[in-house]
Amino acid sequence: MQIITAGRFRFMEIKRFKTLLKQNGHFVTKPRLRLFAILQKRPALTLQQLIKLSPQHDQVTVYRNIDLFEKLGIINRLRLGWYTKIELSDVFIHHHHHFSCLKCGRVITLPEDPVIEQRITRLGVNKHFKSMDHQLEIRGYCQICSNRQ
Amino acid sequence: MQIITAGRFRFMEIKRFKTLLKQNGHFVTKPRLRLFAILQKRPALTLQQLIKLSPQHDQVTVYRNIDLFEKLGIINRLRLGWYTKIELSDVFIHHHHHFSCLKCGRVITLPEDPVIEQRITRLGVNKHFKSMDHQLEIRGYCQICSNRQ
DNA sequence: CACTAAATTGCAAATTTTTTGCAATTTGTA
DNA sequence: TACAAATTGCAAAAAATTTGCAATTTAGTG
Repeated sequence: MQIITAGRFRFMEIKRFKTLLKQNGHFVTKPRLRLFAILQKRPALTLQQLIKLSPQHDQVTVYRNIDLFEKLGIINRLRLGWYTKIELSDVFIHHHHHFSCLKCGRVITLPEDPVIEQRITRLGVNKHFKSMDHQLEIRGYCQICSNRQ
Repeated sequence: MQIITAGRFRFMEIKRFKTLLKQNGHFVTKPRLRLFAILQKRPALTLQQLIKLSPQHDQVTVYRNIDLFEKLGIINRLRLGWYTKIELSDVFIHHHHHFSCLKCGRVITLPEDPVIEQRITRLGVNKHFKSMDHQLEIRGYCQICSNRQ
């Protein structure tokens, strides 16, 4: 049996991306497709990195589309280490967690943990709120920074 | 038996705060004490809210001290809902998690969960990194926004 | 309590980031 | 292909953050 992991079938994700835009009354434009492609290739980027990687478009176009992507749940913005970073949401990449180094800011992607997942699912069933997704960040010192003292 | 919760013995926390500053070669100043007092009273604030709550000081003083507090591990900056917010770290307040509403941005503080805590502790023991703390954000829809559909 | 060195603050100004308005262009649909 | 609506790019405005420096405050010390 073959497990279909995110990244293996990117054309499927693009289809989903397009559908999401259309279903909400938005156009599928070149800038949007390019931004999505960049996000698929990179783990987690700052807005400024994303702008530098999109010299074809005006900054404003990046700002507006990232805002739109966030509203549609296509991306998440996370404070990881020292910066706020942008990452595709679980709809497009395999759910995971993060480690960030307090000293150097390095970010490591961690696989999801079944025990935690199950527990969070249970917590999300209550009368105060309805849980849709979640994220976990573990902070500490990476191997390199640990060795350096 | 009485459980000592954060907020009950604030004078103890101020002492710890002062010690942290001094141990790292910084002065205990009026602006720093006021900022710390504001953070003790409020759950999670944006930088701009903090600036508005500190009319006695120049903006710049707030910026610089929040940067310092972050370096010293006194505060954390979290992306909660739509904004990056500032919150005292576990050193000063009882460890907890957050729920944020995708629709209205409301943030609800959740008590820590023993199962999750234990599991994260275990995950943090490995050769790639050394875990110091962590944070969990659950996202979804709050009661009010759920009812409004 | 006064004095000194070093750190911190406040102010002005520079820089960077983000938002806004509008005409020109692109997209979806018939 | 043509039309209506959404989107883009540009210019400019507004907001947020950083920097340099003189004046003030702090932690010691006598």
